[in-house]
Amino acid sequence: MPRYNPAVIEPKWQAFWDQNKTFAAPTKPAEGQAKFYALDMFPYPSGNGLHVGHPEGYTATDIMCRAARMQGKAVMHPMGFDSFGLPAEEHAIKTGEHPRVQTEQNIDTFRRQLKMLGFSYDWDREIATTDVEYFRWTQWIFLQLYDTWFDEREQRGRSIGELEVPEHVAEMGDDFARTWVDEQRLAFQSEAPVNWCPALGTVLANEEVIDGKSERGGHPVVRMPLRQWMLRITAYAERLEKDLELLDWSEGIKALQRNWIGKSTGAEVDFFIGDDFEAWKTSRAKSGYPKKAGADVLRIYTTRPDTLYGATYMVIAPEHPYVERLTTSENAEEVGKYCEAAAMKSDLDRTELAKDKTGVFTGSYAVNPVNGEQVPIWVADYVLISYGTGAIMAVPAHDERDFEFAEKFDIPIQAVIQPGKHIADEDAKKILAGKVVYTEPGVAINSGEYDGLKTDGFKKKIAADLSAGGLGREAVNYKLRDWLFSRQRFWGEPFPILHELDEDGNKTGHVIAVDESDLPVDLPHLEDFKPHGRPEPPLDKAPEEWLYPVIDGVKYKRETNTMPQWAGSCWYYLRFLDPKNGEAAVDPEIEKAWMPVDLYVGGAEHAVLHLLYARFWHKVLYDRGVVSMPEPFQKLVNQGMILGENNEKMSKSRGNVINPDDVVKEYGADSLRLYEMFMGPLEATKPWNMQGVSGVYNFLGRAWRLVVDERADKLALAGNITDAEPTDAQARTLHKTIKAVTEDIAGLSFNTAIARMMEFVNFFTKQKEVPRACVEPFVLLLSPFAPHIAEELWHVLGHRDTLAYEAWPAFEASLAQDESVEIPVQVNGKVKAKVSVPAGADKDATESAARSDAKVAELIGGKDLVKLIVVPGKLVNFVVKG
RNA sequence: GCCGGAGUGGCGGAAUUGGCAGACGCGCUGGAUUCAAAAUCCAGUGCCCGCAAGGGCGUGUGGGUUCGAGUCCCACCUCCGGUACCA
Repeated sequence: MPRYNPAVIEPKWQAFWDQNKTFAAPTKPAEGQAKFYALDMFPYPSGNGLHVGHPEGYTATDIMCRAARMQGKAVMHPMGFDSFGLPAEEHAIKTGEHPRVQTEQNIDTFRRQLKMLGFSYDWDREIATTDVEYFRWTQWIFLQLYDTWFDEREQRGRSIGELEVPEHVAEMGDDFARTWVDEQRLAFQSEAPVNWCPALGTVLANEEVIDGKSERGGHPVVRMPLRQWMLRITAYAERLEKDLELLDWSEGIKALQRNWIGKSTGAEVDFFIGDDFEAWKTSRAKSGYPKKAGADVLRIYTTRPDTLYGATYMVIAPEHPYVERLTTSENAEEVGKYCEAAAMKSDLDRTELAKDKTGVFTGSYAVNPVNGEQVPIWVADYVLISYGTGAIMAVPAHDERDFEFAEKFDIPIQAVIQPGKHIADEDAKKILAGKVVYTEPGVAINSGEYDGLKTDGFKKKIAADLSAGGLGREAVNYKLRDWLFSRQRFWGEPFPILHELDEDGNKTGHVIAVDESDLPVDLPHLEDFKPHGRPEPPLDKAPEEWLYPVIDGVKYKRETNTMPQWAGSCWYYLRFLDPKNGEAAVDPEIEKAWMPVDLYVGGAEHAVLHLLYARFWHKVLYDRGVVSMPEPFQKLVNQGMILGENNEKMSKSRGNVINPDDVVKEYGADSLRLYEMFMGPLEATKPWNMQGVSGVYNFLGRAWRLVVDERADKLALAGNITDAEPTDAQARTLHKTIKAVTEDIAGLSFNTAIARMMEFVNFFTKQKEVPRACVEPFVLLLSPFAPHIAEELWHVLGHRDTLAYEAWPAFEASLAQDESVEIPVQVNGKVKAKVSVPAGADKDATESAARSDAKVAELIGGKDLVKLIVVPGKLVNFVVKG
């Protein structure tokens, strides 16, 4: 009767843990107690429920946490929900039901499924980003961003109150100064293009637009500029890149982030576009290089200032402010058309059509500051307005894109780099003739006084010379863009921002922040969620009393954009520490006690954006004294993807989705947990295999039978469990297992830890008697992986309380190895015999043992011993001749 | 193109710092138990030759270093993930 039956014991122990709040985390770790904060990337509660990918990472952190508790650490292990999101809003539009209703249903499903898997979360800390009391503090953090400017010199964010308004700005009047200050904030307004779909009457997210048509319905989508909120993440680019050094993340993830930040170093150079080049040059030599480019120059950015002499044309982006000025009347029509066409293209179109370069000549020229030569200026969309200065010098001989463009438009190609010796003479000739592009370093030619300099030295020298002449300077650029932080959606956090209105109800252009004491700004009641047909956000439909507050007799309009889904996930790890605090986002003492997150596990799809955004917010909060450490996530691990049984990505359309509910029903949560850990390394991509689940289920059954007498009518201890002292072999098996499992858990090598426990069970299944002193520690070792069966077995073994806080088994080094080891003896590198030597035998003992083997003696007898390698505990190798 | 990761039995995977390749599991084969089956237990299982003893081959490919290479070096191939005109 008492067969292993997870359907009975799992709900029983889950209820026990719930009722006893077994896994409640302390407010702070006790004095002198080590802490462990393990965080899972909280899920978006989709209508489909939990996916088998979720429990993978969640089980890994749960094992770490359960082991850490048994090792005496204070453990923080919370869970919550990233619950704002498009699907709930779409459902609301269709049905008229408030998105909160469906969101909460989905959360209930997720919570039930998570509890069903036996994770040791402190559920009293559960938060959802859609909780008003949570997003109150998301709004509060936005206000910190709004109240912060970035001091370039000190490289840190400071309160806007500490920003000194320069004289030349103050002179322009209060209004001007106020706008100037607003432009320095980390949260600022700007015009940015959105995907407006007139037919649907709504703005679409990028992923809802396919080939310029709406995903739903296939209606045309146009790009139009809209007032938006931006966050100045670019100010922190340098620190976001540099501080990666502090983190215990895989090199791959760090590289991904570095790549995204995209730091490059080079030079800015001004090309004169006026009449008297010599006079300009003389004045620049005196005045130096101005911070802002004047109207008399075209400022470019290049990473290859050593190719300045090879600049045969220039390109400005279609959106460059000088386009009109630089276009001569005879080119006006063509340039105008070109820029218009470019504006219509989405970013995607621009890059997808990248194969064929396009552009038009403006009719104007700039002067190359190093040699006074006239260089024609073109407009082309392969130059992006959002990077560098939006203008380049084109060096077709040494840049692939410029080369392609020059060939197409028949622009001269002037080589200025002699290729290195690794290039064949014939190829070098073609390069020098401008027939082939060469982008690697080399030696300067056709570069006046710089001829003969190597690329690296040239770069340094010319940067210094340009700087001395006031013509340029060293410069750094980042690919990272400022963060478009507003969405035209209902189901998101409202911005705590008010726009001042004049008497006619028009915006004056001034905005004020909602007072902290007036937070949260809750979402208004709407009659329905249907689009109102204008590009403005849906909150424009809100009732007057929400939309138009009056403060001190001044009427305001609330900001109607909402925040993107990223916002809530940027700081949830802080709120978990102090989820009920009504006075602060997180208590500083508590924050200090628990941060940073010691282990953060989640999918690689968040390797760039989520982690970059969260790190950015954290740094701002750090600068403003809200948190105590520069980085939030000390160690990061990305779990690998789980594929379907056919080795393809799991998806409904492929029909290969595995539902955790079904697996639990058939095998139990412990088997699901164990299987997901046994499949392979946590970080690897691996296919599902139901027979594998049955394999670990079988193992749990064997472990069960080791302790429980299956043939008894009631739950009873197996008859061969004794209080006898373990035999030497039994003790060694136990201690080896403890050592291996302990070390494997520390190294996140769960698959091998499970293999070691299987070996333990295989060994003891064959023993006539099983000492309690062996099986009890084993149950404790098993408990982080398969907690329900472990609790039940612990109970059967006669213990009253949960094993969650039992001391982790210790091993004795001398017992954690075999008494003697068998080592291979090689002759000329081939294994010819195996000899047994005592563990820890030294070199001489090992060698004589090898020599005394009959077969070895025969093989080496009478031959010259050329070399002898003896590695104690490993092998012996006789290298002989003759 | 660039960046990152990975290629090991029929399958998932293991192998500390260069030291017995294939732990553990699945699958397969045989056996015990059973009237029979399920369940359970035991044994075997990289490939090739051989009745066997034994021998040969073997970690994507080709070279190299070494007494010894899955592991280190060089050149390449394939697959997966990310990214893409970033000057």
